[in-house]
Amino acid sequence: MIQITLKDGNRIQVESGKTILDIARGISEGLARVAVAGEVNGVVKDLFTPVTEDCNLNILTFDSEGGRHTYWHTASHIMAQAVKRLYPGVKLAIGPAIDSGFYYDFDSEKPFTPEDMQAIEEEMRRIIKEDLGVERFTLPRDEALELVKDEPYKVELINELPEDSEISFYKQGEFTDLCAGPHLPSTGKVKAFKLMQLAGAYWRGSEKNKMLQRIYGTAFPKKSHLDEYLHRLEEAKKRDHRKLGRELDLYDIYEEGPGFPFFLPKGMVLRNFLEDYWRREHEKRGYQEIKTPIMLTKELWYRSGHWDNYKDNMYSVEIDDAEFAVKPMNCPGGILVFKRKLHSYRDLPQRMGELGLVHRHELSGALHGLMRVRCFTQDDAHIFMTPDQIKDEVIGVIKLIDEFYKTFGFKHHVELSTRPEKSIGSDELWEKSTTALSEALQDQGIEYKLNEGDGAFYGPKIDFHLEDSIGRTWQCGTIQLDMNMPERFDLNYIGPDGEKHRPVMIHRVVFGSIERFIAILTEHFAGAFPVWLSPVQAKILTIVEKHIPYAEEVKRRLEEKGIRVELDGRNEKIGFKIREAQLEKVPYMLVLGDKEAEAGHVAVRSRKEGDMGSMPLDEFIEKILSEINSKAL
RNA sequence: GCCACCAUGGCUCAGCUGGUAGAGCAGCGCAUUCGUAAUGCGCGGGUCAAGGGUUCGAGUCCCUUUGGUGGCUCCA
Repeated sequence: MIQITLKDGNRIQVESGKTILDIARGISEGLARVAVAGEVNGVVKDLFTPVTEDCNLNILTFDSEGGRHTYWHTASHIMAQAVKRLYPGVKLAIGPAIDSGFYYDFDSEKPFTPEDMQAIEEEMRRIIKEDLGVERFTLPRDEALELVKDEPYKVELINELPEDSEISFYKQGEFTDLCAGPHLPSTGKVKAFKLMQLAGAYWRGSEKNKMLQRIYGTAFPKKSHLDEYLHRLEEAKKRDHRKLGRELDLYDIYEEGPGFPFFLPKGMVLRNFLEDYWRREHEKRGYQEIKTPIMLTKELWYRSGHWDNYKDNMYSVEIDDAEFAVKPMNCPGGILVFKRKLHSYRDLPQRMGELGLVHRHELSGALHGLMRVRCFTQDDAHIFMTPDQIKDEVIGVIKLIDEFYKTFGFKHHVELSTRPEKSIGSDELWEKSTTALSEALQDQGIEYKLNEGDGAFYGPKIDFHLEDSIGRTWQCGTIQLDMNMPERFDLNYIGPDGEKHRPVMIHRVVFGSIERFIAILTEHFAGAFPVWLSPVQAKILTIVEKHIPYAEEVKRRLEEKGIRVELDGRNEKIGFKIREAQLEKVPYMLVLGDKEAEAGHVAVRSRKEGDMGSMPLDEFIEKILSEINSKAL
């Protein structure tokens, strides 16, 4: 007998050699039915794994991440099996579970068509119906290689496994795949699934390799869960900033400027208030503001290292006989400003902000609404400082970013990126900079993900990622520590010893790109922005024409207080005007008729809560102003 | 840039196996003066993304280009 400690701390005795599924059944039939995998001492295992020694055991269902991944992984194998049955010549690459389902990469002579997808789905249904048992086995390397000799990608994978690693396979019916597992005990366990999309993907994610065909899918234990998931995706699409931006007349992108967005009057209101907020908050924190040119000579970009490391993304032009490049970053301009004068250590840190418009030639396939564009405004700042000021300055920026995101109610996650292949500077400087950043993060008790080799070419960085409506994350804020540019541009300051010293610089953005931030903002609020940012904060709706004079009076009173207000005095029914204002997502509608005109009242309707009844105009003004001033969400 | 898919009036979309463009919303006009999510009637609007080809005939088939969508790569 062995002793099993369950998740709730209970201990049970079972016969050695019982499988996880057996143990689950011993606990309850219901649990056994929904069990998809087991976590033994923290490692996710197949349900059919025999347990032979004392351990902690957690029975996983689809509701846990480990359970879901097991479920999806098996779904992915079922898909691969279906593809193999229908197209025996297709070679298999890899097929993991991901956050929202699974995919499998195939190397196929002929690209898959939507009709093929249907055929694959049908075959998958058949495999599920066959309810094939899944078995796991391991092989020594030479036998493993022999088994997969017709699958070149699998051969490559096996050859790259470390010497001592166990090479495991999973077999269901006639289909066997190299796989670490775990898996469901049989194909019949997969209930509702759907193949979602077809995409190209490079083998091992490198554009130097062959492009494979990737099929994405998802699966759920119940049809209703799948339907719910698909419904959620539909709902999320309604919040797409590209759709809302056009509908609400905020911004748009035309064919005439791929990747170059236009901001419309209402979008500009939003944008200007964001920038005002930004300026005020930066001023409070000792930042100065500058504006540097969009184009500078190529010489400068050679010196900064941008030309060598970033030229694929840069636009350049010839003016007279000189060559210029359009700035893809603001730093060289900022550096020239710093260099204008000799600096004392007493003047440091120097924090210099710039809302700088940069242009980057992004690959056409990468463009995505306002999220990924070819020109955008960075809410940039460069901080020049002494080495012993690094930590405080980095922490200051972390706090600033945190406060900004809180203002909008955004949740975010943090990543630390280290030295990339293409980069400048010595290992020592990189080491020092990277350590400084991770220390600042630890000091603030911030959890972060390490992103090896993903830093800027001049230094490591801390990135802040925000989510869009369908859960994709986008980098917004970033803090980059740079000891290289000061070297290249021979920046210096005079220390207390009267000697020249090399300053360190931080490149940082809070919004990241104003455009991208506005896109996230649009999706986050589904276009219903907080009052302080709403392009129109209140809309006055008259019942009939004779109320227009009072309406104009109300409008003037609101405008005097700086409230952005519109008047709808059209000869339309009130229901119609309300409907329009609601669709425009105006926070407050003021309905004005006889009663209001006589009493000097306004009948307030909020887009969130509906009819709020009549109140004196002054009371409404007070209410909306307090919401605006507190930046209420 | 690569892979797949898509492109019809301002917007959302019909248009079967090729036979000379259709709806709703929006817009405009007229009537209606009406209290919390669509008043009625009428009118105008499309070289079917662009270019080329097949055909007696192409929105529908083929090729090229442009733009978009979802991925891959890359990135704020």
